[in-house]
Amino acid sequence: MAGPDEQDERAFLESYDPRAFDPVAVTVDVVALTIRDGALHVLLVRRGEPPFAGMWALPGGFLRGVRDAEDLPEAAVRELAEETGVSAADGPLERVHLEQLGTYGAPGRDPRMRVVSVAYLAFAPELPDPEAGGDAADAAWTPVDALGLTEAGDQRPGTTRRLAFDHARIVSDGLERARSKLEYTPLATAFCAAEFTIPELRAVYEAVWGEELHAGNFHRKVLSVPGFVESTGGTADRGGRRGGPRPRLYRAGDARLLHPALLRPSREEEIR
Amino acid sequence: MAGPDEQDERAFLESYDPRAFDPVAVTVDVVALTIRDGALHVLLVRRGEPPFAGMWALPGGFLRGVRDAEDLPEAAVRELAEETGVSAADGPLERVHLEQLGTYGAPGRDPRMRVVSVAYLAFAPELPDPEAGGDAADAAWTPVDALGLTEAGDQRPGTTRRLAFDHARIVSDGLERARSKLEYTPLATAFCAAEFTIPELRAVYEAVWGEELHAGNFHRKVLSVPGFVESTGGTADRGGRRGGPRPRLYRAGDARLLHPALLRPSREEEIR
DNA sequence: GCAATAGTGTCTTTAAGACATTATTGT
DNA sequence: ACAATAATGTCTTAAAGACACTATTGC
Repeated sequence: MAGPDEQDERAFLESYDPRAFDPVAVTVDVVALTIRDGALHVLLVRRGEPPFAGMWALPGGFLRGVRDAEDLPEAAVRELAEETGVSAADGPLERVHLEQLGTYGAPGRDPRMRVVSVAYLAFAPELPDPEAGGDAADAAWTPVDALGLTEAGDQRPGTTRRLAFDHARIVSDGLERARSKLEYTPLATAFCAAEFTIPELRAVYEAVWGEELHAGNFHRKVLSVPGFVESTGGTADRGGRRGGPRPRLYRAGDARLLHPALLRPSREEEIR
Repeated sequence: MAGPDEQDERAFLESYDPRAFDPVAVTVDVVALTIRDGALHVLLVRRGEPPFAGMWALPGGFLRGVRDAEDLPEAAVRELAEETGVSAADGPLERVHLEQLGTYGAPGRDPRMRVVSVAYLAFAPELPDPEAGGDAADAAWTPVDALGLTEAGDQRPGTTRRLAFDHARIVSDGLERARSKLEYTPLATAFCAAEFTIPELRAVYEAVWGEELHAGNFHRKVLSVPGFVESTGGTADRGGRRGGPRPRLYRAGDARLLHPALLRPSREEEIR
């Protein structure tokens, strides 16, 4: 074992000048989810440069470390704002729920150098189409079903829209987190406008979980969970797409956890 | 907005030489939890050098980025092994459950420089006392109750064992994760030896949740969850500490999720 | 002997899910 | 007119929790 002096010196070097010995880059990537036309979409940008030129990737970029040092969630909001063309200050991004998803740092995940990526998950109501003005060659909301993601976190052969780096894994993790969070938190309301109807809320669950829910039971269940939604007293402009009475309007309640939870019907496979 | 050439150049620089512009150091810290004498303990090391000299901190260190590049979980296992003095290859660390907890990167969290720390959470059965041979001046399993952690993630005034950096927040997050995971995963078995009794398992729940559970209902509940535990057919050497029949022995089952879950009795406060 | 404990039984309350029903709307 | 839909009602089953009880052990 190294003597005390030698050890102190090493500790000093490692502590005070990381550039001198072992460079690691930190990026922040965002898995932004929204619902469009009843389907779950994720925001992707098309890469213009190698590596993975022409493939799609999550919006993200390097963390500003010292110059204009920013916190991790700040960096995530910045990346999201850059890609959507929406300023973080004004409206739409206000209602975005942001949470940390996980950090990905396997050696070789970026062929250029050692990169550790902190991934954030964003839940948003319908946002504008991304503007191509950002860093990327192109950007678009993409239906997650079009990515052909497998349970193992990669893409099925034959999927045309390929994801760069390990972003298939990150998107898979984000989707699983979203599906899980809908069970025990009121996060589904983050996909809705400020006022929404129970059928709209059910459409969110169906889009994220990818399965149909029983309308009657869902309705009663949502109203029975304390603090999930609260009535506005109002009524929607019109009924369902093909008829039916006008649903009542609700807004998000003050609950942070759903109790009892809204469990997914088909969870049997994941148990073992 | 910058022209295409200028933009390309900036992207090139940022992509290929992070050392040239904005250094960020990456560390991996470990919140290692175990149960000793019926109480939940966390592994801490005492800092010998400023900043925060004399205070306690989580075991951790810099990620080996290029030289001996290692994946994040590898780094966590390495840090844990270094502090416990147990080689990762042999016995005890084999049964340790490891999962990523979160990443902490607020500017100023380390006064020396910009550090992003990836925190891992480890659940372990009883491990040996740490050896002081590692980097740290001292290392010890510490009862989490002795840290005086508040719900806000800091330490109550008057707590003697102060935590350095934002490690009070990280430990708090780790504890909350552990408490939550006990509800819907069989992770409590990771705190037990290979063979254990239902009362021992209940002691784990009581230590992590910090509340007593009804022995009879707990027993029936555990056996009713498919795949949580399976009988070994054996019986413990002796009964309870102050009498009682000898409990039967079980081992961990093949379930990855508990269904139905084992919910904490007192969750009322956290809901809103 | 006595107190503590493991394990099981019973009962009540709550919640989930299947199904039915009524009223109201769009086409 | 007709089909779709919102919202509510009913019934069955599963599960949680309170409580009681027996058998077995340590001291």
